[in-house]
Amino acid sequence: MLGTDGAARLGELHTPHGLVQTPAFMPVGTQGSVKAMRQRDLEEAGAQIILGNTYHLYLRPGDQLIARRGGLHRFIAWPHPILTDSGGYQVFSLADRRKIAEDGAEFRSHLDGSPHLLTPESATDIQARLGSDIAMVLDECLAYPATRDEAARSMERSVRWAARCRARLTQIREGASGEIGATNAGQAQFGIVQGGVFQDLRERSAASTVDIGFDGYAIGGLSVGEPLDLMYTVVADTAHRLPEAQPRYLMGTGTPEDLVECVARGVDMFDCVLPTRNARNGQLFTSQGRVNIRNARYAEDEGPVDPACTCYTCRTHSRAYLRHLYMAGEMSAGALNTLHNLSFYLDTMRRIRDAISLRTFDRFRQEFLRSVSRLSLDS
RNA sequence: GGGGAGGUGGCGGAGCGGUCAAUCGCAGCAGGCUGUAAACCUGCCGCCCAACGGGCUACGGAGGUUCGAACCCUCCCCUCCCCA
Repeated sequence: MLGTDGAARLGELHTPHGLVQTPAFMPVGTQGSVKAMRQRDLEEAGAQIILGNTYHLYLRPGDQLIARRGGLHRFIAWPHPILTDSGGYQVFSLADRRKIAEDGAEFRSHLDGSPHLLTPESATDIQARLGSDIAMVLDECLAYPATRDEAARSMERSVRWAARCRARLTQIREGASGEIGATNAGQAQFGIVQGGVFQDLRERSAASTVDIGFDGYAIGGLSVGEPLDLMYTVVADTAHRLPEAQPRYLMGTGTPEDLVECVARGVDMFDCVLPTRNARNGQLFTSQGRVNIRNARYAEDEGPVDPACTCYTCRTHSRAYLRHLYMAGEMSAGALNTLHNLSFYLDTMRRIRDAISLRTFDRFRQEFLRSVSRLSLDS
């Protein structure tokens, strides 16, 4: 922790592969690749840490193969920090192809239909072999809406799974590392708070998870369809129950507005597919709001995507050209758009950190939210 | 000159007596995407309207048969292919 401004926190995360300044946004690179981006572009855009996914990398190319290649960092040539998600999100997103039992989650592979069991222990082992700097516990990302009863049961199981993940990592740290083929001795592990949108469940989940004891804590199970204000409430309510000296990671969020709003509620780390996926689908985030580059109104627009942006895309190309590339189905559209969106996200995080450091975060927040809603007000 | 195939909405291409303003694909227009089964998905796509309904104009052109025609008949115009 380097400082605070209200509930917003400024910090540094030290990992075996370097430093991460927080609040941080982590681009999602599910399969060991931030789609459409080269590692060099990621560095230039200011990414300090990226995500990988346990489930996807286990299925293909396989965690054993990656361990033989020297671990995920070496395999994908990204020498900076990596966080791996546990596959807990796939429990949610692949709901119709999985079965949850106390032991773990059984999936039918989306690649070839073969059955695979992901347990707290195997998810921990796989991540140890991948060698990420931060491993996540296996949890159940609960769908919204869910009844109180479902949320309670799911949350309690996630807590039991978290304890098993922690126990497994302890074994690895205390000697099982070689046998398992772990590739990162300094790997940290984060617990995940669940509990749906129920305040008391979140409170119990936070207490139990903190009780187990992790290197950092995530808030999971949000941005799954619940109303925005409810999400903000849950975040605010959960974040302050987590240990002050440790990083807080809001999983799967969000829009640029979400990032600012949740930093304001005490969150330090974010990841989200929105900037990358939406870029490939033609939606660009700018300081003035969202631009759908497919729209006919940009066909002859000479201006840059975002006049306030200094990324390669904005420095070099017009909206007209970017629209043409998108409409023509050119691969470069995805690449240029992703570069811009990630640059905008990462630049926003930089500005957030500066504002917290100058203790002007609240003013920044007001101005940012007004600015970002400009385009939508116009139209 | 002889033989054959065909002309349908921006394009390609179904339909071959009523349930056709017309399947489908492309193009076009718009929307959605929040720990990635996503360079994906959805909607609209003849014109007009007091519009989950109604009106008008439509399937090369002109006639005709029929209660009813994009679909059947006649003539005309135009494409394409094969043989000379």
